[in-house]
This record gives sequence, structure tokens and C-alpha cells, in this order.
Amino acid sequence: MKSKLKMKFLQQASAIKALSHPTRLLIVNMLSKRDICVCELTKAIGNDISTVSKHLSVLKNAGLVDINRKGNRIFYKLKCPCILEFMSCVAKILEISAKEKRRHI
Amino acid sequence: MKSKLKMKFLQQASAIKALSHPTRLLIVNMLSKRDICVCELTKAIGNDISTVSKHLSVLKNAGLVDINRKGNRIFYKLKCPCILEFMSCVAKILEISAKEKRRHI
DNA sequence: TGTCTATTTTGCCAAATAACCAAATACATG
DNA sequence: CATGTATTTGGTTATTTGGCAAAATAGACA
Repeated sequence: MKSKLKMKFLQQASAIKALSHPTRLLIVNMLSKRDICVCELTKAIGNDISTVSKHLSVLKNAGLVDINRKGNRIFYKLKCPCILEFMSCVAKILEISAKEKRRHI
Repeated sequence: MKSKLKMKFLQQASAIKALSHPTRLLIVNMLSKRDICVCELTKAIGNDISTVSKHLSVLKNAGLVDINRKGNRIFYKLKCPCILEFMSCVAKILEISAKEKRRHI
């Protein structure tokens, strides 16, 4: 049996993994402003709609977004705004790391 | 040419990707307490040492850890403690997501 | 220098991921 | 019910990832 700690990291890693793709970050960023349907996201992203739909299902399976049907369109919605906090953590880490790099040149 | 925004998300995604594996989260967790050498990490993790070394190089390439040789051992060091903030963001997201799930059962 | 220990690199394989296209599904409305 | 629009699913292909084992490298020290 896996230890409780390992289980926790496994769970955390899958949530993080869902956010480890630039397209999905773009999606999260757009959804942080308002709920958006697949076709509009697709226009902004530029990939095939099936590709975008698959990215959305990754986010949905990770429990990061919810769906909301209106007529024949499906709007995606960010589940916790706290994902934005997460994103600013990432930005901060990158900033610090870049600063470090500059210092060592 | 890629837009500046897309570049930013690409960069952020690679940092996040480096943290999207349970073994690497375990490593980060251990390194948050003190600097540790590869062999000790290997003992705690249970994989082959070459596998652990590869995970460490992923973290190093992402700019998340630094190395520090002492005698014939190499100690790994967490570069920004802010990664822990990041981890508590993740924990918070999961907590909220789990709470949501319970409510909908 | 030769040997020991610690670590990294390389080669290989299986599994996972991401992209596209085509086909299937879901719903709205004529 | 038939058609149109929005979305998802399945198949295919190319790339990446994660694991181990064996070989290579780096430094310590006799």
C-alpha cells in the first residue's frame, strides 16, 4: 500500500499536471475573466476545436473547471478563483529564478 | 512569431511541468527542510538512483534547484522557498475541489 | 596513478501526450 | 422528423516521459 504522503503527492501532481500545458494556462487565464464557450476559446487559441475540447476535458477531470450548458453551447467556468493565486506564485518563482540567472552571468 | 502572452504561458507551463510528478514533489518537500544529496534522496524514494538523478536534472533545468558539491557528494538545494507557497496553493485548490465534490453527491 | 564512492549519461522500451481528421452525439429550431 | 450548429469521441501518428541497467564521469584519497 502506498503511504499517505505519497498518495497526497500523487494527487497534487495530477492537479499540477493539468496546468502544465501552455494552452491550458491560456484557457484558465481567459476563464478567469468570464465563462466562455468552446468555440470562442477555439478562436482565441487557434488549434482544432477537437484539440481544445480535449484540453478542456483535462481541466474538467482535474476538477478545475465546471460546465454550464446554455442552448446548444457549453460554457466553461473556473471552479476556484484561487487558481489565479497559484498562477501568480508561478510567476513569482520564474521572476526570482530569472533574477538569480542574471546575477550569475 | 509567438505573441508575448503565449511565450509567457509557454515558460510558465514548463516550470509547472517540472513540478507535475509525484516523485519530484516529494523531492521538493524533502529539500524544503534541508539540502540533501542524491543517495539519501534515492533511499527515501525507492527508485533506481539513475531515475532520481534524472528527476533532479529536470528540477535543475527548470531552475528550481541548485547544486552544491561537498567532497564527493552533491547536495541539492531548493532555489526559492516560495515553491512551498505554490504547494500550499495546490493543496488549497484540491481542498476546495474536494469540498465541491462532496456537496454535489 | 589506481581504486573507491557518488553521480550523471546513454541506450532501450513501454506508456502517456498532443496534434489532426473524421465520425458520432447533443440540442435547437424549422 | 430533418437539418444545422456546437461539442465530444475515436483513430492515427509523432513526440515526450519515466523507468531500469550498463557505461561513463568526477572527485577523494591511499
